[in-house]
Amino acid sequence: MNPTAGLSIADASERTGLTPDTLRYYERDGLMLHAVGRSSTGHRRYTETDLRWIRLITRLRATGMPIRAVRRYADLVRQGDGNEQERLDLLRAHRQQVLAQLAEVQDHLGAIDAKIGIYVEKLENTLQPTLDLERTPTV
Amino acid sequence: MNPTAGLSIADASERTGLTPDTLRYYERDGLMLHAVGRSSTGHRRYTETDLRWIRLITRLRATGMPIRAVRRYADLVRQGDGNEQERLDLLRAHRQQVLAQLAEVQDHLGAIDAKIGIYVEKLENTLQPTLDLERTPTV
DNA sequence: TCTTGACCTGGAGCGCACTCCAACCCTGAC
DNA sequence: GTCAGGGTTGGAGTGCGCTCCAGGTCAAGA
Repeated sequence: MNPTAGLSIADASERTGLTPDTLRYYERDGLMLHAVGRSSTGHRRYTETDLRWIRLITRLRATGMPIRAVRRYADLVRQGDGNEQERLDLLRAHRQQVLAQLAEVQDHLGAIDAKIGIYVEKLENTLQPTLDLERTPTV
Repeated sequence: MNPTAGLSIADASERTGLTPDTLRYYERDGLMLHAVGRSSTGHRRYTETDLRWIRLITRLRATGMPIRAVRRYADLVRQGDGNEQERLDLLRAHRQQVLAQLAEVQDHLGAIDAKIGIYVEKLENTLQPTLDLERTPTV
């Protein structure tokens, strides 16, 4: 319809950081709210609304939400008004998982830091002080 | 040798949180420092040293280190003294990746929280106040 | 007219990290 | 003696999330 009706998949790829293959895969797999619009020649045309949605689901993915949960969320949004509580529940459940995961990683990282400290000490006591100071700047 | 020379794979599984299959897989895949000791009947016998190592590599894995990097680290430790700097480099590189990953997840989580806030507001303005207060306790 | 390049589709393939399975071996209890 | 239980091995299978490919369409430029 509109001559300037959206971005090519290459442009969308550049603006979202997802590869064209991934963009097509998300669409095939039901992660988009609707099939992306097409040009007269059948090429995808992404709108700003599409890009905003892609950026949201990219955040969900980047925080570890599985594809099928993203699809469930997309399904809810697609159904339209009335299920906001369900969407909220889904997002909150995810939030709790992310927080738990963050805490766990931070705990493990603390232990790894301790290990790093042991190696630093070991090396400080072993190598010539000058050489060591050059090779192991503090963090 | 020692009659009480270690734990069965089932015990090791319980104490590390890894399944027996995973414990065997790690050994096969070169993640252990040595092949785990065997009883006279060929059953694995895990020592406390084995368990400590497993707990360390579990922390590495839980912070996202790929199996092949864990194997590289195990290779270094197996080689013995002299490559502490390399081990330190490997752990520090991993540490930086974990920190970057944590920052990224926290950023995404902030955006998701904002989305959650929008739904909370929407629901507060839509549902009957009493019902709403019951259904959406703060966080 | 021919070529190039961007895109399309359906479907196969891949890397990762397990997870499962069949076939077998011991030991000890009944 | 036989059977259950707990292990062994090598190798196949699985789920996830992409990633790649073949064969095709279309439009614009030389």
